[in-house]
Amino acid sequence: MNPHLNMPELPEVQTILDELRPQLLGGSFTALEADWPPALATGPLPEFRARLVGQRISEMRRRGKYFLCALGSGDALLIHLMMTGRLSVVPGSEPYNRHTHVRFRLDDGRELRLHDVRKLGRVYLVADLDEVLGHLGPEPLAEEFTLEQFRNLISQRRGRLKSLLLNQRFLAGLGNIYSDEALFEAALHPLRRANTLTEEEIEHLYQSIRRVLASAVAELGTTLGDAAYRRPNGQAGNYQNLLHVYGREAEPCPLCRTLIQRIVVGGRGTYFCPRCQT
DNA sequence: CTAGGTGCCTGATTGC
DNA sequence: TGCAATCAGGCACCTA
Repeated sequence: MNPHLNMPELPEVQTILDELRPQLLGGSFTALEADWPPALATGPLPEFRARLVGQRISEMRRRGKYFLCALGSGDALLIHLMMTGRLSVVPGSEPYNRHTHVRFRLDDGRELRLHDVRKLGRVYLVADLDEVLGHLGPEPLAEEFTLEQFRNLISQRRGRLKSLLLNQRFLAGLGNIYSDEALFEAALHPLRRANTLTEEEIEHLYQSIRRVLASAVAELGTTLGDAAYRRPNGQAGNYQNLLHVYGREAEPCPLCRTLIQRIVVGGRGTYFCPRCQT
């Protein structure tokens, strides 16, 4: 088994974005190269290039696990890192390697580069954001995402909590790590059915999701091992030091010392405390 | 709506 | 030692 590769979830994408924005905002694209053309999800390289080159980056933000660059033309450049994607900004003269799949040349000579060992990361260029982002659920950290809205959404669902939290149509941005951590904080079993939660449990889960994500953003994300997520500058995040259950199979629960269990839910490794989470 | 399966990928690990 | 099978994971897409 891989030693816990951790992939970018909301806090990691936010951290990367916050680092890239001051480097890229206001710049213009002058060239595009793709050594792995399938990474360009919305069309062939020549058309993608023709539509991108000359465009200025007027805005950068995050939606779920997607990066979004608004362009002067009105198009948007979207990037999803999937499992192993990494972004960096380097001088154009910097050597690249077989894992460097897409290079966006900027007007000051630097390049935004997408590296991805597993080649699952994707880049989109669209006029209508909804083509790519339209299916996403609410942003869990947005002010507009209220307890009332969460209650309305979750009370209509019958699935298992773990699967629901991973479903980007339900909420945008949670992945395997923060789903498990939020369920631990809320003291809820990952196999609980959403429609069995009490009012109190719904509120606890809502607060736990927001607290875990906000804390992970403040800690610049989670870095587990060498192959894991890294900030564009190469530094690790800090939230791995605050994980309670994720990756801790057979270690004692920090609250009750019962051994953490690992089960598979919907095909995903899931860590929880069998005593604290009911 | 929910659940399960497949394919996309490759490095690390396990099995023989 | 060496090679093949297995696994991890996010997500789109398909079938019950």
